[in-house]
This record gives sequence, structure tokens and C-alpha cells, in this order.
Amino acid sequence: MRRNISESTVRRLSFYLRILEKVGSPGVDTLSSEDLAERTGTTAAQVRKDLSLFGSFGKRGLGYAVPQLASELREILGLDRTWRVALVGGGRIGSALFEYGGFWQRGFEIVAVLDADPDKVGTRWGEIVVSDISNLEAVLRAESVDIVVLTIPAEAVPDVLDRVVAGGVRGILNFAPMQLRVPADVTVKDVHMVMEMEALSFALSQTKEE
Amino acid sequence: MRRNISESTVRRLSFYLRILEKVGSPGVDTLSSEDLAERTGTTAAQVRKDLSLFGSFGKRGLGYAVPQLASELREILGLDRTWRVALVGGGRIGSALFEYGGFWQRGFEIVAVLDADPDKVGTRWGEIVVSDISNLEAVLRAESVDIVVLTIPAEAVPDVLDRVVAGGVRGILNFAPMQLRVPADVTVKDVHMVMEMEALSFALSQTKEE
DNA sequence: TCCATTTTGTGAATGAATTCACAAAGGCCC
DNA sequence: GGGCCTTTGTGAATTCATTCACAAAATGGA
Repeated sequence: MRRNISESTVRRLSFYLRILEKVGSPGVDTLSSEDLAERTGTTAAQVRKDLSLFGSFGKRGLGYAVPQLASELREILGLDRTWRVALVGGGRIGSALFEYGGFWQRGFEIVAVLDADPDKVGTRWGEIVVSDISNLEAVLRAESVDIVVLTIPAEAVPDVLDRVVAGGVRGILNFAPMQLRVPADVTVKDVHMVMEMEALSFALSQTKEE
Repeated sequence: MRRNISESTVRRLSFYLRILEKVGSPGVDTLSSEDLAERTGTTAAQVRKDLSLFGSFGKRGLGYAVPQLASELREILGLDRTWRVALVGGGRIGSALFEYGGFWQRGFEIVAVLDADPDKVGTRWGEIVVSDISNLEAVLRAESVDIVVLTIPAEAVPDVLDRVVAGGVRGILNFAPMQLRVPADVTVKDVHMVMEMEALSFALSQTKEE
């Protein structure tokens, strides 16, 4: 099972899991690839191919057993454990993410918040006291941080990024609108909202011209 | 120029533009495809192919003139105008986006904020008074809204989405972790932060197993 | 038990995106 | 002005992802 799994496959697996967890209606204990496809906006063949990369989870003629498949997907995605997350950058986006809460429910525990602003350092966010970014390395080590969520301004990124990587963190969720250069064993996922808006702008301009 | 432009090409164009706008250092008035590739994490051939879909903007032996290419890209992406945006959902994420300000700078003007919470309706956000979501249709019309940013909880999505589409909006930036079903002439771009986190979880689990 | 129906799992076929590779341009220096 | 160097623009080749299509299970009813 050491295949090359594409990024889009992983995104879809995550989506399938979400559907499985939402189908709480009693009576529905099984879903077909067709059902999953319809609810996630893909095709039945795609669903089956995605799942078949990891094993045979369905029953022919019947479909996939909801709780079993959910549990398989959680294991595949590494969600059968808790990931320790540090929020680096306590500005608007950072604090929105913190209070949003959607992470914590799903196995991502925010264990530290860091910021450069002296007015923020030392304030309490729930259980957490905001640390000064100058202590980054110490905090990453002390809290055994697995994943960093980067919400600092672009100017500050290169320096902080180096320190995050040197601190042994191997997963980064990046909100800065720039390419992060990291070693091969570090994974970066980008959230580029402005680029998505620009893609909308492009799409709308196109159709207008018809 | 009515080719099929892929989503990834558009995302890269947006990225190229960002780099061009950032290279403010005087003396740099030209960039090669190699330069652009390096700063956006792709290859020189990819840059040239992307751009060549829309015209011949470079000079052989020299590269691309920064301000000219930027201006071309702005036009291609539809950023040579202002888009009128309504924020539907004034919770954590909505307010973070609002105060973030990064949109407004780039031609996206937030002209309305809507929420279902009676405590929020009527409060001022800068110049804008928050409207009750029951007035959605009227607000979309009155403000000539082009794009809606959806930051409401999943339960509320189906109903609100129908009304947004019926209101003539053809571009949606969706933060709800679900598939939006819309007519073919409506474009949706998704920002699924939790799914990105789960993709990180997957990546970290993989490398650990080696 | 056997037949009809459903739905998976998966090779093969197709389609899409990226990379290669090179001729054609442009600039610069002697 | 001619040769040298650089870099574009783009068909062809390759790689990667999706869709097709069907044999192989599994179930239920007669």
C-alpha cells in the first residue's frame, strides 16, 4: 500500500468521511458509491477507485457499511489520533480560527498561540497564554507541536518559517499568499482566499463575454 | 481565445500577478519565466505555457516586462474592475474576513453584510449596517452584488444558497464544508480549511510509517 | 437451489495537464 | 553587421487522473 496517492484523492477521502459522519439518520447503515458520489460532487467510479487504493471496503450488491468505512477512512487519514497544533500569528485570521472550534472537534488540538505583538503576548485565549514569537523553538519543543498554522504577514514569513522547520515541525497550514520553500519531508497546504476570489473574478469575466 | 482554461492555470496566473506586484525593487523591470517559476514553485515551461494561452507577452532573450505583464494579467483575471461582494454570515470567519481588508485592496468591495442573528442585525461594521438575512434578495438587488462569500453554518446552507442563486449572483466563495449544488452558470470556489488539515494529517501519517 | 438484481473492484481506454526539447527572436558586444 | 548568448513560444512526448465497462460477488425472492 505504498502507492502514489494524489492530492485530489486525499481531499475526496476527507469529503467522503464527512458525509459518512453526517448520515446519522437511523436506518441508513449502508451507502453505495453512487450515493457518496452524488453528495460529494464526483462520480461513482471515482469513489470506488479512490477507496480501492487502500483496500476493499464494500460489499458487492450492497455498498459500504457506514460506520466501518468511516473508521477505515479515519485511520487512513491519520485521524485516529490527536494532532498538536500551534497557531503562529494571533491576528484576525488566527483568532477567528482559534474561536471557530471546528478543528478541535476533529482531532486537532491547539496547544499554543504565538505572536510578535507585545500587547497580545501574555493574554489568555481560553486555556492558553499567548507566547512571544521569540520563544518559538522552546514552545514547539515543550508542547511537542506536530502542525503549525501560519497566519503571519508575508514579510515575517521567511524568518519564522525557517525556525518552524528547524523546530522539527513537518506539517504547515499556510495562510500567507506566497510559496513556502521547505525541505522535502515537510508538507505545506495553502489556504489562499484572495486567489480563490481572483479565480471567481476570472470565471465571471469569462461568461460575461459570451 | 475561447480555450478551456484549467483551474490550476488560473490559480497560477493569480500567483504570477502577485509576484509581479511584489517585485517593487527598482532596477527589476523584467522577469524571465524561470524567475517567475522559482518564486511560485512551478517550472519555467509551465509559466510559458500558462501565459501563451492568452497571448505572447514576453520578449525572447529578455523575459517579461513587469508592469506590462501585470497589467495583462489583471485584465485576463478580470481585476481591471471592482467586484461588489456581499458577506453572508457574520460569525467568526465572516468578521475576520471583513476586518482582514486584504480583499478591498484588490478590487473586491464588501458592500453588504447579512446575518440571521437579531443581535447582530442593525449593528454597524465600518460603513455597513448588518442586514437581516430575510432581506437577502432585496439587498442583493439593491447593491448589485456580483459575488457572495458564504460563511454560514452547514444547516442553513441549502435554503440560503437557493435564494442567493435566485437573486442572480453568479460567483460564490464557500466556507461551508459541503458540496454546493448550483446551476452551470454559477461558479463556486471552496475554502475547506478542515479538509486541508486532514490532508496534512494524512501526509504526516504516511511519512511516519517509512 | 436457481435466477434476477444490485453494486463492487479493477484492467483498459480516454482525456487532461505537465514536461521536454528546439527553432525562432531579440539584444549586446566587438 | 555578424556572431554569441539568452529566453520565448509551442508542437510532441510523457505522465497523471478520470471515466468506461464488465466480470465477479452478494442478496433476496420464488
